[in-house]
Amino acid sequence: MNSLIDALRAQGLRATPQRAIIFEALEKLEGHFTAEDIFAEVQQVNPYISLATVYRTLELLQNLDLVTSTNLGGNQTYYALKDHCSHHHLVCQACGGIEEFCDDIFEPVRVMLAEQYGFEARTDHLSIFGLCKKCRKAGQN
Amino acid sequence: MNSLIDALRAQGLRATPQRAIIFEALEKLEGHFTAEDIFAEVQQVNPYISLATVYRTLELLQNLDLVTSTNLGGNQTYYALKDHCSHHHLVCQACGGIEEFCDDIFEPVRVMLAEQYGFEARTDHLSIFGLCKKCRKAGQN
DNA sequence: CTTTGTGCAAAGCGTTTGCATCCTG
DNA sequence: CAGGATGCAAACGCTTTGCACAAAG
Repeated sequence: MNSLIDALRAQGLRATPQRAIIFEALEKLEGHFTAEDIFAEVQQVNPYISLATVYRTLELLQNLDLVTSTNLGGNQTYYALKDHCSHHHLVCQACGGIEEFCDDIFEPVRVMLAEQYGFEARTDHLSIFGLCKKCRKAGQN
Repeated sequence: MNSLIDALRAQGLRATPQRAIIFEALEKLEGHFTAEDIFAEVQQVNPYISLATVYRTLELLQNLDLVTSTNLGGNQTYYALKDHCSHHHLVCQACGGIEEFCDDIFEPVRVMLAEQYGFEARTDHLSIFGLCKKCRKAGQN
């Protein structure tokens, strides 16, 4: 459970309560969330933790490879605990809903990109935009 | 050639010199570029055109379906003339280079997403991150 | 005790907007 | 001329940073 503490120690970094609280918030909030989301969650535990610390800790956690950041198209950055099995996002342009889908759908694409372009795709930060099931039915155009 | 003028007229909008200059800059700059890039280009023609007008015109051109905007992972938005055949971006995480690749590679993915998730993918704003050919050879890890 | 981490407030950065002025149609 | 378009500068929202203080090792 203390993967965070361990990771920090391993790097000679300090295990502060702020970092622990922020990390717990990340575990609690499943899925993808903004710095503000995390800040709000964190403040319920300790209202004196600052937003700057949240940002600094998120950057730290990215360096430790525990957190990923993604830009889902808007103006804010979305963060998530780095997942074991990589997955992608289906972002609905109508309702803004985010759904995840499994990486193996991309296997054919990865292969083709490697063959045709020599490009090694790291498909862990992928977002696909479009219309989700619900909005397709609702709109029907 | 005056697709812009025509499009503007068709919407009852005004064909101003600023809009024409910005549109020409877009044609001149091939590929993807930021508002600042366009601004710099535009200023060589007329240094009195403001950045605000560039942004406003870019938004207008998007509404006219002549320009697309993409977020390639950084903090800036990238714009491009809308292409006939839609394409995607291979963004190299090492050198930052952007390569384009054709949409039809995604056909299998689109089909699978529709079948499995009922998601209608609009794959015109897609970026895939990874390592380009050159950087793969250079790094070799 | 040394050095890293924190909080606060201010700065940064790309983008948007209010308002007076300009100019297209 | 009337209403859309522009330029300027200020506002905005998210994120980063400088600095003095707190606290981890």
